[in-house]
Amino acid sequence: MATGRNHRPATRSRGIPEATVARLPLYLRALTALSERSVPTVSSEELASAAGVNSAKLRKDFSYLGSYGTRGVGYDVEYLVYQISRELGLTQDWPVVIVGIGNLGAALANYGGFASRGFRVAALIDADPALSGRQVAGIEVRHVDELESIIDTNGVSIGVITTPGGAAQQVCDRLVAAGITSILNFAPTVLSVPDGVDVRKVDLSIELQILAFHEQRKAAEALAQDVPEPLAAEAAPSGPGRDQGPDGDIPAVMPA
Amino acid sequence: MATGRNHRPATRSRGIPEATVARLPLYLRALTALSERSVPTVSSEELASAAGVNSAKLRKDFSYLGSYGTRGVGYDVEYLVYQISRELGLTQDWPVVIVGIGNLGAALANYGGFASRGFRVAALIDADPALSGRQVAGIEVRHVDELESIIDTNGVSIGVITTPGGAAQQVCDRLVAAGITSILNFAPTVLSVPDGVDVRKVDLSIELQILAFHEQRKAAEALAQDVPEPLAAEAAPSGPGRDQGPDGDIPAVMPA
DNA sequence: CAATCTTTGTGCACGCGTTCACAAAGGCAT
DNA sequence: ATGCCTTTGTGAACGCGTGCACAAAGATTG
Repeated sequence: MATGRNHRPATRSRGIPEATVARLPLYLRALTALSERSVPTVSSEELASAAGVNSAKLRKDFSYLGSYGTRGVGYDVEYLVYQISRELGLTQDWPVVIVGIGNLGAALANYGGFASRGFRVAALIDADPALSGRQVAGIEVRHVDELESIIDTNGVSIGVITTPGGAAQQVCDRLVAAGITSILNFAPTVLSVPDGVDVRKVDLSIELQILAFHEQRKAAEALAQDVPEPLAAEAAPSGPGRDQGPDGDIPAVMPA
Repeated sequence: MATGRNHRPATRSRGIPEATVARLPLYLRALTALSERSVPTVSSEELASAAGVNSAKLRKDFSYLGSYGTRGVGYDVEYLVYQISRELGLTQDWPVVIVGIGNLGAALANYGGFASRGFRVAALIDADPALSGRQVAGIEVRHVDELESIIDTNGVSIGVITTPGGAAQQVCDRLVAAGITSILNFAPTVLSVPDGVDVRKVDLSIELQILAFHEQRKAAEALAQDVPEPLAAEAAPSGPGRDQGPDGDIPAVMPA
C-alpha cells in the first residue's frame, strides 16, 4: 500500500517486515495475558499457540527485534512485553481524533481497547452542529470547524475517519493539511493521500463479502460431493436460496 | 489462515488467489458507482485508479474470472458488476446473526453497507436479559438461549461476534455447533475453530498499533534528518511526549 | 479491405513472506 | 566439569503475489 518512501533506506537493518509488524500486537496481547497471570517465561511454542501463529514464524519475527530469549528456556514475559511495546511506540501517549460521530464513531469512542494501549481520544469531531457540545463516552463533541485548532493544540498525528463515504476524502484532506500523518479509515472510500501519510482501511462490508465468497465455495463443494459427476450446470438445485449453478462456467448472456 | 481444505483440488482452475478475492469487493464498489452514473464501459486504467490499485494487477485479477473485457475498448460495466457479484456469491441472500449488542454490535446493526450487498441481519443476539425484546435498528434483540433455534430456522451460515473478548470463544463454539461456517470476529481474541470454518478478524486496537509503529518510525526519521549523525541514543529529545530514543539499540536492563 | 491505434491478457522475473530443518547455545543433572 | 536435553536463532528452499513489458485482438478510420 502507498508506494511512497522508497528513498532513504530506513536506516538499514532497522527494517522490520510489514507482516511482522502486523503480528507484534498479537504477540503483545498474548504476552499481556500471561503477564497478568504472573507467568515468568514462555516458549516460542506456547506463545505461538496463544497468538494463533506458527512457532517458527514467531521466532523469526522476534529475531528481527533482536536476540531476546534464552535457549533451552524461552522468553522472559515482562521483558518481551516491554520490548514489543517500545518497538510499536506504545510507551508514549498517542492522542487521536475521531471524525464522524455516528453509530460507529460513538462505538469507537466507547471502545476500551484504545485507552489501554497508550491511545487517548483527544477529541470527537462532527459536522452536525446539533451534536456539538453533546457528550459521547464522557467526551464533548466539537464542530468540524475546530478541527485544525484541535489537532494543532493537542499535537495529534493519528486520525480516525468514521464519516459517511461521501465526506471521507474531504475530511481526509483537512486532516492531512492540519498535520495528521496516519489515518484509520472506516468509510467505504478509497482515500488518496500525499506521500508520507499512512492509511489503513477497515471495511466491514468487504470482510463480509470475502466470507460470502468462501461460504459459496464451500456450499458448491458440498454439493459436488453429493452428486459425484453432474452433467449440466442446471442440475435443478433445491437447496435454500440457490439461484445459480455452483460451477457456472457457461458464459451467460451479455446483459447490454 | 486456517490450513484446512488442502484435499480436493477445488475443481481445478476454479482456484482464485486469496489476494484477488480480497480485491473483488473493491472493484465491485467502484463499478457500482460507475453504473449509477450510467457509464457504459471502463478501461482497466480508469477502474484501477478508482479502486486504488495497479492496472496490471486489476487485469490479472479479472483474468482469473475469465476473459470478460474487449481489447481496444475496456470492460462493460454492467456485465462486470454481474460477474463479480456472482463470483462473490452476492446474487443470493445471506442471512447473518450479530452476537453481542453493545456499542459496536448496535453500530453494525445500523450499518447500511450490509443490506445493500445481499446481507440481511436475521437476528440480534445478546446474553443480557435486560436487552431481550428491545429494538435496535428496527430489529428485536433475542436472548442467547435462542441462538441455536434462530440459526436453524433462518438457515444462517455467517455469524458476527461483537461480544467482549472473554465471551467470544464460548459464543464461537455455540455458533459453530449450531452450523455456522463463517465468522467475522470483532472481539480481541484468537478464536479456535474446527477445519472447514472460516474466521476473519477485525481488530481496531491492532490497526491503531500498526499505525503507531509507522508514526514512530516517521518521527525517528525526521529527527535523524535534523541531526545527521547522532552519537548516543539519549539525544535529549524535547518533542511532545517522547520518552525514549528513536533508535534504541541499547539492550536496556532486564526487568526481572 | 487494409492500416492504425487502443487496450486487453499473460509470460516472465523479482521480491517478500513462510516454513523447514538444524546447528549453536544455554540450563541442568550427575 | 562433563554430557545430555531443551529451545532458540537462522540459513536455505519454496511458493505466492506483484509489476513489467509485449504480443494478440479487436475497434476504428480512411
